[in-house]
Amino acid sequence: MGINRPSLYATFGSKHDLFLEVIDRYSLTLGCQPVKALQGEPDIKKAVAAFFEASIRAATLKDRPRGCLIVSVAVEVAEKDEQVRTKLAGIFAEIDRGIADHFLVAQDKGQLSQETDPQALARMVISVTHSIAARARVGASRGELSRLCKDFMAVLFPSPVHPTG
Amino acid sequence: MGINRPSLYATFGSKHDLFLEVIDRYSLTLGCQPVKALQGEPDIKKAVAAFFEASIRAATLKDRPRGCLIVSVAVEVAEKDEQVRTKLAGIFAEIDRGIADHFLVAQDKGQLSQETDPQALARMVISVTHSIAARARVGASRGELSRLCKDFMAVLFPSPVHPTG
DNA sequence: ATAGTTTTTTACTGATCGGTATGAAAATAA
DNA sequence: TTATTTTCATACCGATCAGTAAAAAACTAT
Repeated sequence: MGINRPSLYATFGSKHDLFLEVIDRYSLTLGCQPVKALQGEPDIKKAVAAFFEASIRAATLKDRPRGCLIVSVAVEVAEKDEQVRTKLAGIFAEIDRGIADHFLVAQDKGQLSQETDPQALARMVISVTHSIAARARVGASRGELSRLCKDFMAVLFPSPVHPTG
Repeated sequence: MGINRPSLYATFGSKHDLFLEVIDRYSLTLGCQPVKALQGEPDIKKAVAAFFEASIRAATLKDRPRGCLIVSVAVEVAEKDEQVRTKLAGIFAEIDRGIADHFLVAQDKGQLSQETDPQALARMVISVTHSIAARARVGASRGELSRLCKDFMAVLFPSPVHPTG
């Protein structure tokens, strides 16, 4: 990177602290794009679709590692590193809450049935992104990932039975 | 482990080769328990529930690392290790196929609507396990993971609308 | 210009890594 | 028993790791 070690250690203290900052940085930039995409779209169904699309895009960028820094790498480290684990638990909770809140206001606006649990729906759409990260990492194409998302869209937002004429 | 280095290297050749064998071993033992649980249950809905339960159990065993060796650690390595990546791609494909096949015969037995795509359903239930692995790794409790699974069960196997009297 | 301060470069340290050579012990064969 | 082969334990090897000391260079202030 054109940076020499002493500068790096003077700035970040240790490799471990640097890693913690990298996680923060990631979750404020690339990592939050799916949530931003969701929040930027008023219609819920479209919002979830945008969330999925942004997830796929972020997980399959050219010239970047595939998958997700949080889900595909930091999670591995979390097992034996309590600081990382705690930070990730916070990030997971924040994402859960952010998406659930969005669904809650959508519900208030009448876009979502009162029977659906916003928290549950949030956790479910997030599950899809966890799978996207894993599958992208081992080589799945954008097309394959899109198929997965489309299938979920059909199940999470079932169309009313459709009159065949 | 009470094994000294020369024995280990004589047996496995290199640490890398050992890791490849560990992946194989895992996917024949702990790793395949969810699929086995699914295949051991004739009723599909119960089969999927058993699949989820086995996933949660495997991901939260006492005295073992949380999560899943494949999803929570090998996937990280996959990025820069083509052998691992290729092996994982194979394992993913095998799991997809195994579960989809199970759903296909369930469909033939009339347990599953003809409209549902067995492949799609397989990928969806697998997504849940990817999320279980990630969340278990950062500290989610069995209860939290069970809730996620229950929510998915409700969406994947919707009960017919229930007469309120 | 020049004194003082910050930045950067080079080179180093001790620790650990993956892997192996070597000699001791043990099991086997005759 | 003794000769041979196999297994195991200790100690080592070069390479790389995270992190730093120290000097050279560049920038600021006066």
